[in-house]
Amino acid sequence: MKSTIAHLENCLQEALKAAFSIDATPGSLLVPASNPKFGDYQCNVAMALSKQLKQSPRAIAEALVQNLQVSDTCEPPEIAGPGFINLTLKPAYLETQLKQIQASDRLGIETVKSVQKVIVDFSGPNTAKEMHVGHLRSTIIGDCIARVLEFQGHDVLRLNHIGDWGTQFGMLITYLKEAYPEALTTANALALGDLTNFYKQAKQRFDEDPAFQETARLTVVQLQSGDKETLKAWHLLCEQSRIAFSEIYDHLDIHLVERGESFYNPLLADVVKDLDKSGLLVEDQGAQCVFLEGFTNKEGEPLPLIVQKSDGGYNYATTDLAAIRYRINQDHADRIIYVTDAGQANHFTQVWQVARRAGWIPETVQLEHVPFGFVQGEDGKKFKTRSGETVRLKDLLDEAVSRAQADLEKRLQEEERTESEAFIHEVATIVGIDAVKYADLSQNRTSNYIFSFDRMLALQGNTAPYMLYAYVRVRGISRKGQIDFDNLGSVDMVLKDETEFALAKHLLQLDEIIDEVSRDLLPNRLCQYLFELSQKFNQFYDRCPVLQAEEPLRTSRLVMCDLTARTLQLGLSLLGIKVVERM
RNA sequence: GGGUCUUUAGCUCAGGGGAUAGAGCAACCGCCUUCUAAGCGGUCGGUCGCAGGUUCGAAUCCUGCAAGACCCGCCA
Repeated sequence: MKSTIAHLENCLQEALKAAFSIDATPGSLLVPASNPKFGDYQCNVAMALSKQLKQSPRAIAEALVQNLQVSDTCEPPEIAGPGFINLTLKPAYLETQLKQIQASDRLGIETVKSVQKVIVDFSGPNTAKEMHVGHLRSTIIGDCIARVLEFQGHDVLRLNHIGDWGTQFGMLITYLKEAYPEALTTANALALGDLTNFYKQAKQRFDEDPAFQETARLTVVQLQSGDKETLKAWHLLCEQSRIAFSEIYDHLDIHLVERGESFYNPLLADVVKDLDKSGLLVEDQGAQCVFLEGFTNKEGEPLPLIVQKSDGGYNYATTDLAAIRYRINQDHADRIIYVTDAGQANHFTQVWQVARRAGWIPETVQLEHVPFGFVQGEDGKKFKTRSGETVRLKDLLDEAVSRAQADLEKRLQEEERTESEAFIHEVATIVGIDAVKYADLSQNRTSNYIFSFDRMLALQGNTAPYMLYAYVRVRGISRKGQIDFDNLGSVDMVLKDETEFALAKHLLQLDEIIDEVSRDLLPNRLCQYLFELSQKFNQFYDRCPVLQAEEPLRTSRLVMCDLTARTLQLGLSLLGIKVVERM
């Protein structure tokens, strides 16, 4: 099914060509109307062309309208203000479109014509540390981006670039050798929580004791060169972490392919060698570097990107360079998306610059950093527990669920409803997790994010519970009227009330939104759309009786309900959010 | 010193060249004999950080300034 905006855009292009022999750049002619009273779409080119054509914008608009053939979809176009062309969709067109999406299991949204191999690199926790609130945004945003691209039909590889290699293991293994040697030889000798504590202590030793530092550095080199005993200890630590991570990923319903930094270890030497061959490599103070263009240090001197440290070890720039090469040459990626905090923007710019100068990035490959702001507490400072500790992701999710459960139980009591334990548990789990995800996704990711349980679990406003409730209302109609939405028979759509028109038009815009999200990688646009959909449905629900309506209105309204529910379910599923039938 | 990001209603945020700048929360006023009121309608609330510039048109683009956050040679 062709999207309405694409169709109208075509018509405008032809009109522009017929009237003025102008070829417009695609996608530039038409935008959704800024205000419903201006119709559904507006075209603003007449003003822009005024100078070039030496005619008044209104004259240009009139000539355009005369050549514009949209009578199949729109009411006669109207020219307003200085030269806006306003288009309003015909009811008959809306009714036909609704019937089409009703009959489609993808709600009329086609898969993309040119399938890309897309790598989404997200989550990326560190082995031997518990996942904490700092991993929340990458995990949730990355999953959403992957889901949207998958739905469009792209070939998506979700990579978990785990921090399972490097200096921290030198520290940790060195520390465990002296403090808790069993942990390095026996599986499950320690819980991950203990490891986190050991990690902190190891870090402290590292910062205080130069001798310890030296041993730790040596251990890293041993690890990177494949020393058996060190490697075994490392394997145990990784396995321990893996178990804890997968618990969280299961809880969040997120799937990733693990390919940690260690994966690229055998490829690191070649990165340095090839940089040397291409003449970019410079030795400076014993370290192998590439000096960057456009980056200077405090003294105004060129800044190096270090790819091999003076002790022979490699660092994360080397790993990222190896990863780029592997992803392009072995995975054949067309688009590589990195979902990390905004603080790493510099790092990626630098690494990509070096990769480009080395000639490793074909022009057809798109590298994108998807940055996001930090999670802050309600005081605007870094999000911490009351005792000042980093918040563990597990604790955060558990608290969301238990708060959701308390809300639900309170409401059940107030309404004198009784529900089974299983029901309460299931609803609370889904609502709690949904709330955490939605709160994060609904905000423009570039700014810092103030985390608040109270706000995300609020029963009204732009929250997960509000949207779940809109969905539940439809399911309520289905139960009450014993409606089988899959078998409504032949349907004649009848749009009467203004809330029905508003809802219908909104339902038909899902394709535009998904397109936009896949392009700009801003999940909050989809959240905004779904929130508005819920609002429009609730307005419709308030104004239009469904089950008591006379035919053919009744069936038509049932279709509107069904389409709303399916759109919500699909849209939310692209956010990684589950629905419930009752709540 | 260099770089990135942020600054819009009391609070949390949308909007990233187009018409009179929007939403949610908070506050206040209405609406349940009718599909779950976790809902709907309404009122109140703005010098879009400041100053210039580009444009027919700027919250949006450019330049400067201010405030805040983060990054900048051997952590990732």
